[in-house]
Amino acid sequence: MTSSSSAKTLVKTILKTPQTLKTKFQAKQLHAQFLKTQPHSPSSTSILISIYTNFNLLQDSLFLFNSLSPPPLPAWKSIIKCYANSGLFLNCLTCFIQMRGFGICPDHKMFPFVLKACVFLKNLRLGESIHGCIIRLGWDFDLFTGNALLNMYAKFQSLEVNGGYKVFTFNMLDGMPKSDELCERLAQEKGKSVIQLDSVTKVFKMMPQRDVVSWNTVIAGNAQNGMYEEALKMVREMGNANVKPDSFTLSTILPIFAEYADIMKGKEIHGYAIRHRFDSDLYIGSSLIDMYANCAQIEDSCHVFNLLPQRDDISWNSIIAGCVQNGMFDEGLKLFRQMLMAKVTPREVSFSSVMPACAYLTTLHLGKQLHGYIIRGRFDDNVFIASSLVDMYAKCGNIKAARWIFDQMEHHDMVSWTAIIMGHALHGHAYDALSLFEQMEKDGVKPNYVSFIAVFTACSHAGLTDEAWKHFKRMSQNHGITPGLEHYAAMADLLGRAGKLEEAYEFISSMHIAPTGSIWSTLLSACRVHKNLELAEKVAKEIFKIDPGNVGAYILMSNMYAAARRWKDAAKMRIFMKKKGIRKEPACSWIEVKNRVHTFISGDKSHPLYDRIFKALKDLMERIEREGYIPDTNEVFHDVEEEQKKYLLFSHSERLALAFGIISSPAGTTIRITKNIRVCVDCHTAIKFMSKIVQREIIVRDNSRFHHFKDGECSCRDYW
DNA sequence: GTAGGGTTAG
Repeated sequence: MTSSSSAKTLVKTILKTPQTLKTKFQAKQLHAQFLKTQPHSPSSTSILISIYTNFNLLQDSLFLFNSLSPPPLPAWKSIIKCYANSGLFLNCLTCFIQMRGFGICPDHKMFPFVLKACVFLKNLRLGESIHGCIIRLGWDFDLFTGNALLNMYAKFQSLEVNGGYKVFTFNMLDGMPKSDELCERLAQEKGKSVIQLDSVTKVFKMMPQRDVVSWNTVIAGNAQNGMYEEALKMVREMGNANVKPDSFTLSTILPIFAEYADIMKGKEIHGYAIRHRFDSDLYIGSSLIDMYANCAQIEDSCHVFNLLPQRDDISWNSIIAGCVQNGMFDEGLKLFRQMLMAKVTPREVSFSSVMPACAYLTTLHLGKQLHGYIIRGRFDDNVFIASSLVDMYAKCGNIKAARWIFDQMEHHDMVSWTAIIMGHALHGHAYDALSLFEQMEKDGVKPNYVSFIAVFTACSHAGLTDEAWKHFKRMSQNHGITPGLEHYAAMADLLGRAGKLEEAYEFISSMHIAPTGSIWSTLLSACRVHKNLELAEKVAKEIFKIDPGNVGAYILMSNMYAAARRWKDAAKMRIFMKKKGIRKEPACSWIEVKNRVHTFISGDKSHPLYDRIFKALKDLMERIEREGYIPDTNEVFHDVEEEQKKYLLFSHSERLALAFGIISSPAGTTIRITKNIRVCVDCHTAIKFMSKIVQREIIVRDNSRFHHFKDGECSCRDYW
């Protein structure tokens, strides 16, 4: 035999057993040999196409496919599969329709790919037409086709439940017939019968045989539609039908227990996963991380994460989101950095999960860095990300940037509206917040529980009691939202700040749920501001009944007694605290300079630049005293000499942070300070003077709102 | 042919 004839035989043998080819390179070698030795028959070309499509080599497959005129069924099959596997669903469908145009009868193995394409392109109409075609050809009894139909209807049901779907308009592909027309033709062929949306059940019931995939598909369909009980019922029925749950089943039902925060059931599933060796499965891993995090068992989430043999972007994101949602902000940011170092590319979800950490910690430089990433990744039109950016900029003191991002957004959902309303509320822009709320309702976006908290916060910072009452009534009457603890707290706070102390007392006493210590505490601090010691004593009694270890209440009472010069009562409170081992949280302020956060505690001398800070502060104090500042020593609640009181005020944490900010940043730049408790009255006055003297905008975020100091004035107009 | 993670408050 000559060498060319032996090559010919070899090629023939390989074409009969294409599965023997293990690499793309071998496939290309075969192609080269084929060109030299074989006649170009459509069937042998089709085999080569199928070899290329098995390696997902779309370009090579297409090259051969286009050489066939007309291509036989096997070639269509391969190319449709290859398009679907490459995620080119529009091409996949157009190809299918074009094949039908040639009068070629489809093969049942094509349907799963084509139906998947209909799901991806959200084209129910075409999917139904194809279902008609499947019935006419008698392939509806095929297990794989049935499963694909189940999946398609389940996904369309989800789209229907979760906010509707759009029918995708086809574009013309080069050289392909106009798909709209073909689509129409198929629909006409099918006749007028319309398959209803509850088709999942119909298809499922009519299937002559069902495997674990059929059950999983229906269970997932229910779970994704929020029909959790139905999904769990199906799992039990699946057991009765002697079909064992697999890793797909588990990762589908774990999110249900996460949603229910049912740790017992979640742990049961975890145990089952371990027994069946599913616990190293990536999908189950991320579901477990999320389930534990939702049940506030973040240590267990970390444990699962650490034991995962490999991690993908979703498992990273589950742990990051879990940490952030459980208040472990530093840990969340650390994990985000670790994810980048592990060369895992962050996705949209990663940014919206980690951003609240920057918002909470007021780390503007990190937030800006993430924003840079987001812009480079072109993720800025994602509504989740945009909302988290609005919130981050607002919380970091830059309400202008927050508003700019909000205004740039193409579509606003309830969360983005709420974020910007809350942003303005925290900055004391009550009227902006209320007009945005009005605009939101005009746009037909329904406010939720949180939106009303934002509205009351806005009213609270401007003393708009009538407006607040109006919205409080509308909330339940027009929106069917039952007031919760947060709403009561915001209203109580609002009435208290406005000096309507008795009204607030009545309001809290008549709540339809039992008031908590913290709700009474808002009134207690109002009593301090409005110097009503008599009511304060009454309120404190209520607090100690519910929450005997309430630190804030002891301190407030002690301070109020001290202000009234009732030193013995003040001391009593402090002794009581000592006996009970209750400790006051130290006042703390922090400031970001050159991408580093510097923390100051009241009276703190530990900063390496303390001497310079002290000198600068002393100099500033002398200058503002010349401008007319008089220290308000009423704010110092110790029985000490006036000079000593002045010194105590002098070393308040926000002043140390401010002096540091002034000496370590260029003249004219805005200074942003965050404080863990409320700014005291005297510091508030001092900072107003300082903003004028140093000609800088000073933004202070305390635990309740923002104060923008400029030219001797504060945005809160001294109402806070 | 089937599965997992996100934004507003607290």
